[in-house]
Amino acid sequence: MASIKDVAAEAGVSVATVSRVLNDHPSVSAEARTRVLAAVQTLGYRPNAVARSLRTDQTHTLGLVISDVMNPYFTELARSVEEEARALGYSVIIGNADERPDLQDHHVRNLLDRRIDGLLVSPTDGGSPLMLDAVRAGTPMVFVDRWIPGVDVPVVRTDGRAAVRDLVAHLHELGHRRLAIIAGPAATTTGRERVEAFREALGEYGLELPDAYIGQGDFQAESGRRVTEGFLDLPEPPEVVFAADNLMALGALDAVRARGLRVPDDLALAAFDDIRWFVHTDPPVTAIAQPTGELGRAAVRALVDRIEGRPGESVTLPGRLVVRRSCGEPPNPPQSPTPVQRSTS
Amino acid sequence: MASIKDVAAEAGVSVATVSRVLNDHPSVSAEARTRVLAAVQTLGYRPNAVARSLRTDQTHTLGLVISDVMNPYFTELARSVEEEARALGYSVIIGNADERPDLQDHHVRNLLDRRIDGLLVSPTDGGSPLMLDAVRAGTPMVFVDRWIPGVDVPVVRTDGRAAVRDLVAHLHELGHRRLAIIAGPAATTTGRERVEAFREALGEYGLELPDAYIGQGDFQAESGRRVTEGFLDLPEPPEVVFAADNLMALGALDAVRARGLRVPDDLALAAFDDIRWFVHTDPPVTAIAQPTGELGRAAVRALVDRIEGRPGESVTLPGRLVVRRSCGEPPNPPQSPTPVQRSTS
DNA sequence: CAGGTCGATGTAATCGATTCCATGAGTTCC
DNA sequence: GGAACTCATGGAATCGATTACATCGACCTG
Repeated sequence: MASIKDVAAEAGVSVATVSRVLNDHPSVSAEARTRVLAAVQTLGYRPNAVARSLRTDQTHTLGLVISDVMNPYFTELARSVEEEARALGYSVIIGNADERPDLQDHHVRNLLDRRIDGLLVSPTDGGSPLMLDAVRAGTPMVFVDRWIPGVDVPVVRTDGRAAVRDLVAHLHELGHRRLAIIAGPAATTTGRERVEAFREALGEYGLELPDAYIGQGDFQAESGRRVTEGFLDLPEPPEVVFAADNLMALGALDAVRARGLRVPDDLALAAFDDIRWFVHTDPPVTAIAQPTGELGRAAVRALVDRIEGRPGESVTLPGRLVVRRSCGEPPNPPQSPTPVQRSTS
Repeated sequence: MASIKDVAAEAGVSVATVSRVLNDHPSVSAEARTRVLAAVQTLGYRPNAVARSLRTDQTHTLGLVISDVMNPYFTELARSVEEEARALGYSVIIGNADERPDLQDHHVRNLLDRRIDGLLVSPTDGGSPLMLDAVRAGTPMVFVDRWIPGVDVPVVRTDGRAAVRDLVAHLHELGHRRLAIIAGPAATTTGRERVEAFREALGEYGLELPDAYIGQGDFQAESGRRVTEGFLDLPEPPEVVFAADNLMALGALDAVRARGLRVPDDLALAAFDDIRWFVHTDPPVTAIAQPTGELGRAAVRALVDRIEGRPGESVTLPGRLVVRRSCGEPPNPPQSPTPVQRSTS
């Protein structure tokens, strides 16, 4: 592969001049410029990004460590992150932690070794020493979706509190009183917050959230299935389960189906995270939608701000309830959509 | 960030010795080794991968350019690629082409500039000059899923021919005679092959595939919707549509639903690519499953073989028909599964 | 016209690693 | 005891870029 020296030789100038042309430095004669450009053409020269990074100490690369690529929510997030980054002149390297702290550390270490300019993380746990060290060492970082309390890093996330309240109102209106939740890992902020928001909202209707109705999941489908089976085995099973993410909702659907039961008649279902497939499931699933694309873009902007020396602010966007049929038919069926009903199904 | 010089100073040895310890070269005294390791510890030193790559001319990184990350099939492929690569000591940088040749070129160029060791591509089109140049220049490359004819690069893919034949047999048995297909872009091998396989299979049953029953899609949901609406507007609409990928099937589902029609009664549906959501759609969708994980792993192995100087072989794996309910109830409902029926729904 | 400014260019240091080569100490063997 | 080796180590070149600094005309100005 041709290097800058070859171009210099071909054009009959020094490597410095070639470099100046390539980085369009003002002080280059038109003559030299055309000669260099011609040489670049004939040799098919492309600057070596590795060498450039070594010298300039910047890679124009962002690291993104997400909890689970197979989760459509994170896939969409990753996509919007890449788009915005590209628009700002950065590339993105994605690391998939698969909800495993050890894998998360592996990717963080790898990305740090590659000297990425900044890191976008959706932490799987309460924060490994490695990550905390990176923050302390001054690596530009931004948390997306989940975050680690007590760490001074901007957070870009959804506040689902209001939407959860809307959801509980909706469930209450449909006559449901025994509401259960499939929680995410307690080590994650989203795992804890969604339970808290749910409990609070229930409180507003004078309802309790007994321990038996809090199932411990791990954001994966299998755990949703397991927890739902536990619920169904209870002497007094819940009337509704609220899954704290879309994959656990899928698992819940599996469990109900495996027993030959039906949603919503035997058990109603709602989920955090709206994904396009929920429109087509049987029945379409009521869910809390996050402004995923906006989240990804905001996170990249905050990170790039940090990298380029600007403040870089936290952003919190509201979630939104999308009512479908998985919690029961609305009591007033044929009617124009109310503010709460923004279903696309 | 501490460099190898700092470590050398701290340990009281030369940088050469530090490097030798780190790459465990045999000729280092135990004494020196422990001193260096101690220094590495106290400084929290991590080798700079950028500098190392510049010197050794290898990045231990694979590039993966896929057609569309939001497509669950490719997401799963990407995941298995990353896993296998990690097992072999490589990282992966994913580029999402979004079915756009210009974006594909952008990513290929970017990856080449970063001097990745090898490239895994699922081409969006017939092959840009850029990609052909890269092959000619000797960049280790492997095609996954789709490929470019006439280019000497190993191909790892699914042969769906037999499964398509099974599908047509199934449809024929259910009494369907007017079968239509939503094709992928003609510029892709998978776009063409699936139509061909379908046509051939129809031929075996004495059925034709009229032009009106070949809808031109682009592997995105919206095109599936559009094409399906076209089919439904025909004076004599088809009884079945076979979508050449899962997203177009989703679009077809949308179109049918939007007209207040039902699957399979008004229009039956089958898809290429099986994804977990198909179990839960209304109705569950009959699909041709690809051995996606195995495909990703085989592709990585072939690529790493090439990189490390071994041959690197093409691999073709068979697809498999998974019968569900979207084409109609099997004529003999309560019966043990036949070889063709391997449904998980 | 001497001195200063400015624009174009080249030389060389530098980034952080790896690795060839030289050196010197310690062993082995005849 | 000296030649021949081995082993551990350090010095320095190298990878391919960027960039500070030096140089050298050409031009401007008083």
